[in-house]
This record gives sequence, C-alpha cells and structure tokens, in this order.
Amino acid sequence: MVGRMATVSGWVETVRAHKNVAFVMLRDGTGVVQAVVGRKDVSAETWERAATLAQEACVLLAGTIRADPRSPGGFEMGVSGIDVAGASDDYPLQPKEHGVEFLLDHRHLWLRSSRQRAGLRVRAEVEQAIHDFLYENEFVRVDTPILTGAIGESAGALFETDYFGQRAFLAQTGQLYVECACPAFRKVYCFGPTFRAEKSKTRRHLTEFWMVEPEVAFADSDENMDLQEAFVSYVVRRALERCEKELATLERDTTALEAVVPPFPRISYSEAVERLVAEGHPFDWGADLGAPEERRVSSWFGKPVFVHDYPKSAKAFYMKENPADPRTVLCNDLLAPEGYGEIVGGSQREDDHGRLLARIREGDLPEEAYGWYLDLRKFGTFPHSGFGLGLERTVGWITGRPHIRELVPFPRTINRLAP
RNA sequence: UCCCGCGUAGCUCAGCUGGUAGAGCAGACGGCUGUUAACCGUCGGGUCGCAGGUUCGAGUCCUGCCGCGGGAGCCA
Repeated sequence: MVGRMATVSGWVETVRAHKNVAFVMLRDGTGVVQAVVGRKDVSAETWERAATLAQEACVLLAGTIRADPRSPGGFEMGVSGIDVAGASDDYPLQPKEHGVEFLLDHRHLWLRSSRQRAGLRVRAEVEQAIHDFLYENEFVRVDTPILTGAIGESAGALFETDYFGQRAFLAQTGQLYVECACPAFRKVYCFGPTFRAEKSKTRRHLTEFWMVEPEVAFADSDENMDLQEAFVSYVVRRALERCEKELATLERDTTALEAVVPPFPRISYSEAVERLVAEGHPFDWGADLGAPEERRVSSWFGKPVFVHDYPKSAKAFYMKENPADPRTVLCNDLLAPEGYGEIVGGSQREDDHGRLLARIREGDLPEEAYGWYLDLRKFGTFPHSGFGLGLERTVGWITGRPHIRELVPFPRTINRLAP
C-alpha cells in the first residue's frame, strides 16, 4: 500500500490551507484520511482547487500513499490530482457545538458527523448481533404486519389510519402475531418498527422505534429471564468486541459494560417495594414502578436487574396469573444500569382460554378484535413466554448517549416528522 | 394533559438594578515554516420569537400567544 499510486473518493471534512501546503481531511465512508497537497507538487489549477475546497464537497483524489508520523493515523496521501465531483457551497453544519433543534432539522446532513456515524454503526452491529444470536439459537424470524386491525396492548396509544374505509392501526407490538407462529416453529421472533402515539417528551421515548420480540413455546417465566440475560449479554459483548473504535469516539466508559454477563440479579416487585419503603421511599404496593423508583432499584446493582411479578392491575391483559400469588402476574422488566431504565418487558402468557377472555372483558377491550388470538387457546394451547427489547434504548445505553433519538437514523418524536 | 426552563447575526452564545446591539465560529478577501476543529488581519451580516402593556425610553419589566428543550404520567 505504501508507495503505491491510488485514488480515494469521498467527502471533505475540513481543509487547512497554507501558503504552500494544504491539508484535506477526507472521509470515504470507512474512515478519514489526511491528504496533503504541496503547491510545488501540483499544477496551479489543482492547487487552486485544493485551496478552495468546501466542507462536504465530494472529491476524487489521486496520489501516493506514504507513512508520515505527523499525520493522524501515521499515513497520508500525497495528492497529485483533484477532481471535484460534487460542490458543497454553504454547508450548514460546522465542526462545533450546535443546538438540538438545528441538528435535528439537518438530520440528513448530521448523519455524516463522527459521533453520529459511531452511534449508528453500533446500532447496526447490535441489530446484526440480535439476528445472529437468535439464528444461532434456532429461532425462526417471522415478520409481523405493521398495518393491523387488531389492537395491541391498550387502545390509547395507537396511530389510527384509514384502510379502504376500515379503521386500521400502526402496530405497537408484533407479539400477538408472533405467538401465533409459536406452534409452527416453537422458537420465533419478530424485529421491526413499532408505533406508539404517546405524547411522551423524554430522552427515552420515540413515537416510532424498533423492537425485537422473541417468543418461546414451553418456556416459563424463569426460562424467559434466562434467555433475556443471555441475549442482552451477547449483544453487549458483540458491541464491545466489534465497535471498540466507535465506543472510543463516543467516549463511552466500557468498564460498566464489561460487567454485563449472566446471571443478572432478580428481585420481585414485592421485594423491591419492601426495600424502597425500608429506605424511606414511600410507595404503595399495587402501583406500577415509576421512573424515579426504577432508577432507585437499578442503583442497587452494578448490572442490569430483573424486576419480576408485578401486580396484575399494573400490567397487560395477556400476562399469566402467578399461581404463588394471584395478585401478581408472571412477568418481568429488565432495567439497564446507569440510569438508562427499562429496556425489556417480558412475561409468560396466559394460556387458559377462559382466563384470557375474562381479562379481555375486565379490561373493556374489543373482544371481537381478539378472536384469532383467543383461537390459540382453543386449538392446542401451550405454555409460552416472550419479551420485547427496545433497540434504541439498548443502543442508547451501550453507547452511553443521553438521548435515544441519536441512535436511530431519522427519529420520529412527538414534534418531528421531518426529515 | 401537567410542571420547569429557554427563544438575541447563518451557527453557539454574552448583553448587570431599563439608556438605543456585541464576541467566537461560519462566509468573502488578504497573510502565513507540516497543519491536527490550524493561526493572524480586514470586511459584510440583526424586525432581539409574535402581539399587547408599563415607561421620556424596553433585548432587559408585566400579560397573553407561538415554538423548542427537559421532566411527570404511559411505556420499550
């Protein structure tokens, strides 16, 4: 490579032009290389081109690769020719601090910046790791519909649209469908975008986010948690192994991530409430844990923690009643450490037709919409469990970023539909 | 829906108890020993979010509205 003639195509990050030499930092999509243009080494026309290159112009550089300790990275290109393929006048983003609104308005350009590249590369690695883990563990991927007439968990937070005169909704979960595929393949999962019309304005919420939802026949709630901790540990390990550079760019302290190995601590909802009260944090048994309570619980442990067996009233209709304590259901949340909060929600599913129907009626849910879901309990019902892992929250935690909107290429939040 | 905070140059911000608009970056031009978000100099650049009000005088004080951010609730 050193000493050879080469051409590099890419985009100009910065230009530092002096009287007799100019330095061009060129991003080719895999990395950034320093290109050096010496005034005496090139034609007057090429020199003029180099000196006036604009930020983010697309160029083709011809030259020789050489080692030089003065170059960042130790190598650089000595340029002999420049071809400007795409000019870039008045590029709006500067290599400096910008406000959130400005950056999000320019998301289509912001993607090019180094931290955004790092975050999105980790996202891509995590997505790949998710598929690899599940594939290696003999899960079959089942793609579930985005347009649906059925309701997911609760009616309030659905985006509604018109479907040739019928009411349709954007899926807020693929779970009910993936349960149907369980008797076909035993271990299945879906992975795709989901939609919540919640008017949440926090660093942990998007209206469109990606969720992976495995579902396993004959798994009980404990085995469900076993799978979750193996899964999350695998994904974190993959990010550590294959995204070292990106995590360094993001200045992520990886020591906390190194600790993410099975087993994860497990604490029941009731135990958590007891301990909260004992610590002088008043809390009534029966309500769902709020964000402050979750933060407190996860602060007791140095790694992700399962909180399991919540009160029935705080959870979704499809969760199986806990035989040991019928006030509760067999479910779990997985709370990420360092204040990142809930990244997984899982449960053993109610497999008894009568009980499931009763829960649907108690919840005032549209019974007719769940007919096909109830059929699963009529034709060869079976114990099964599953969970949903939020991709952006997980990647936000792994990368240590303060807001999950940076971990999706084009975030959809309550006030943003463009770009 | 509720609570808190912020809207000043293209961008990031400063602007005191009210006295008539500023810096850095970006841009243009010039200078410059291999720079690391280079540096130095010159120049152009403003309906201080909008609408009212108080005042001799409002970027500054008051009211309403709009926009944005963070949090709560709800959730992954």
